[in-house]
Amino acid sequence: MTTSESTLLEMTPSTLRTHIQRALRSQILSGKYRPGDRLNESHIAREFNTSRIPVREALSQLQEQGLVINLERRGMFVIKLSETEVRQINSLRIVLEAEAMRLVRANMTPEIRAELTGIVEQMEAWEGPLADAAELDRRFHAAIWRACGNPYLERMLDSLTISLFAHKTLEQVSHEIRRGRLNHHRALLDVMLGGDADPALAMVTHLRMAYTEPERFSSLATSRD
Amino acid sequence: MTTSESTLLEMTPSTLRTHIQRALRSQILSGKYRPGDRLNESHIAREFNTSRIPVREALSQLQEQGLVINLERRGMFVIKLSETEVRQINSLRIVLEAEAMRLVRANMTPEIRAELTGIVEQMEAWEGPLADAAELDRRFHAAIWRACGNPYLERMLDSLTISLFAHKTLEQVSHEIRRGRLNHHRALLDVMLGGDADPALAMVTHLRMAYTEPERFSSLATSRD
DNA sequence: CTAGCTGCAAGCGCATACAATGTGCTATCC
DNA sequence: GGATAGCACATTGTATGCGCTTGCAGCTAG
Repeated sequence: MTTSESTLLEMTPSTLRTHIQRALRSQILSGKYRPGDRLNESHIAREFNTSRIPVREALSQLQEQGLVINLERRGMFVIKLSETEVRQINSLRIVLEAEAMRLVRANMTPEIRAELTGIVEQMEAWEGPLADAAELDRRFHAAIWRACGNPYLERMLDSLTISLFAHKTLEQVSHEIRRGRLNHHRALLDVMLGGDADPALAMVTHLRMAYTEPERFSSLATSRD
Repeated sequence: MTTSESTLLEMTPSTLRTHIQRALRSQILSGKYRPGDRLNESHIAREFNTSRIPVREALSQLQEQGLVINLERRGMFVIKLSETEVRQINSLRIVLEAEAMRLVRANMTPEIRAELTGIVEQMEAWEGPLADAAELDRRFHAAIWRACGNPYLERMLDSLTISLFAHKTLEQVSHEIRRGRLNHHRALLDVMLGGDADPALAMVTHLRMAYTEPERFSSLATSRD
């Protein structure tokens, strides 16, 4: 069993809206709801044994996070990204993650080093299902964002990339490619531990393993024309 | 009359939630609600002649934007930023606005040039009330964000800085200081029109006119230790 | 056979109503 | 007199219900 949500009500964070918001988030990330899927309020309300109100408010928040889109009078749909939108997001992600990496490098502590190294080692030992690989991927990057020390940067990267991860979870790629991508995270770790490499270029290289032209809409692309 | 909202219902964007969300946003920005103020659902509902439901959903979205904060079972409050939080936001803003400026510079068009120049000239001719100065300030920066061509970058800068502007609108500074700040925007314009100056440094200089140590939590601060 | 219209069903947006919880005041006890 | 417990009020959180819009299917006309 991968998901530990058998008893949803037990971990209710005191308000239903918050609980449902988090639950839907992880359900979308885990692939239960796929991009383009419609999110029926009444149906979801029945699943959680609540009225539609908390569901509506949770969806409102997810809409603001950019994970779902509201077509008025028609319903909420899981966001579906075009190639261009993926590139626009990644172009921004490069800038933000590079900044996060610079901050982590400048404020490195033994604890952070241990945490990041631990995740990288888990990645290199990975043999399991694809869903776990996606989870490890997100955990590594999320650890960087948290370690950077700027909660606003962390929030932004989280909300910016969540739809990307929702897409990538479903991607069917070979075990070898997946492994290659995971192993590449050590390069990022080295940049944060080492001294002079450019985090932005490292991020571009990293994202190129999973996306095409991730820097297309960033200044890295235009400044070389 | 500065506000053009005498007939609220006419410009209703088809759904009350959206309308209320935008109205509250601008009311907070204009200083009707000040940081720390409580937003009473019933009162707001009466003002708009609606029930509390659309108000709650609008507030939910504003919460996700970071403009208000929800203390459970206590109410929604306009966000109140500490000095540290202002610096954290500005540190991030430097990175993002610098990227936006680089993109604008790389993709400059006559239209964008004309728009930005127009706003700068309005700034230099400004003699009016403080509220208008704040409005001009926001318009100039918003124009940059929009012109950069990456809607995600635009959205982020908007939601990142909105609480900053909500604070700054209320700040009481002399006419001369306000004028000096406004005039400094031409320096930013020159960077986007000119060739080789570093947008990040220009942004730091710019923000230093209104904030202390805006780069404190960015890599610009740590990399020089 | 196709195009346009009409009727129906489904689902969202909002209003009203109720429940639960936090807050402030008061009264009582130490 | 100060502190605390209890109560009443105010306000948020949630449930239920209704109307209206939207989308689709079936029908009719050309």
